[in-house]
Amino acid sequence: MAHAPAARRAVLPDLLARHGYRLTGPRRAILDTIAASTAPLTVAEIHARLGTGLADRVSVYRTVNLLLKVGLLRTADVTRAGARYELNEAFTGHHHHVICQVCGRIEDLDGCLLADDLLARLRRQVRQTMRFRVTEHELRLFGLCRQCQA
Amino acid sequence: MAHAPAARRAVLPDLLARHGYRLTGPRRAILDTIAASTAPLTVAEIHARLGTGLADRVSVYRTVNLLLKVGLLRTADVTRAGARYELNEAFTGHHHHVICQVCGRIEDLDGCLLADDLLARLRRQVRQTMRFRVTEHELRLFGLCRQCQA
DNA sequence: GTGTTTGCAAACTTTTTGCATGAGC
DNA sequence: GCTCATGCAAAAAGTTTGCAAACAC
Repeated sequence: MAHAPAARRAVLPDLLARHGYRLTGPRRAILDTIAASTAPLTVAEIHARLGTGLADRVSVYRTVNLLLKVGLLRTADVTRAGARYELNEAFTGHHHHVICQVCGRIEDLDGCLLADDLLARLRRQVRQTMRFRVTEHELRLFGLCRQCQA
Repeated sequence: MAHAPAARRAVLPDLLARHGYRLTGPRRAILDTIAASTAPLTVAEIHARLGTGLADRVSVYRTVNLLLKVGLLRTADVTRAGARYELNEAFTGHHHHVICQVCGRIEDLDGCLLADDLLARLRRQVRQTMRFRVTEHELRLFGLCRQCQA
């Protein structure tokens, strides 16, 4: 982890101010909710976890998009039921996910599972064969979580 | 590749009949379109590539869902602009994708980039640490395609 | 005080469902 | 001929946009 949970929250005012945005109640509540979660959340889930009246659903959409633009959030997964967001890897550290094919639950894996030299080799290979410049990678492991194996 | 393009098409009637479904004009046209593409397609793209009047957009949705259920298709990527589908890996062979962060274009990479022993190690590690049984994996490389580097 | 942000309503987009007509087996 | 599949219309579900009132700075 690059930042402890408490430190993550302290970063918000800075990041918004630096980009000329204001620190408001809804924004603070929405980011607190995301930072407190151990798994990526949908807009509906974020909204449901907020205390009543803390923010409108539309404000959650707008804030999430703002935080994506500022670089605080990243999109962890998208399904027809909606996109899931989490703190960007600059705050949580680079990591990957396991996803249950039955219940859809997502869990974090600690750290990167791919060795640096393997990644360097992949980057080079893709660059030479298709002129594609790789800047990020994502590894997802699908299968059955503990509960769904029963 | 597990099947050549021509062979892929021949598999369709069998697969539908075996599950008690009928081989119709729209279904044939839709699968031909998907099989002829070198990249995963959205429902809108499939519909656009069909000759006029060959199938309604709703029929494309229903057929795609049917083919997913039968195991002929798999979901390659989902964004807010829609899900992209491709032939299942039983027909195309196991492979991964590179995705351009600017234009959204997806291209196939030949074969699996991860060594068998690495995968076996990952499976074991995830199973022991979180009791998660991995059955599939997906590696996606993000970056800039040839056109968008300019 | 000025300009950004919010909430509400409404529009938009993608995907699903209902139902009568039409086609496969 | 019986049943399943299609097309059209309409409904869901998720997300975005317009605008006046409220709030941060």
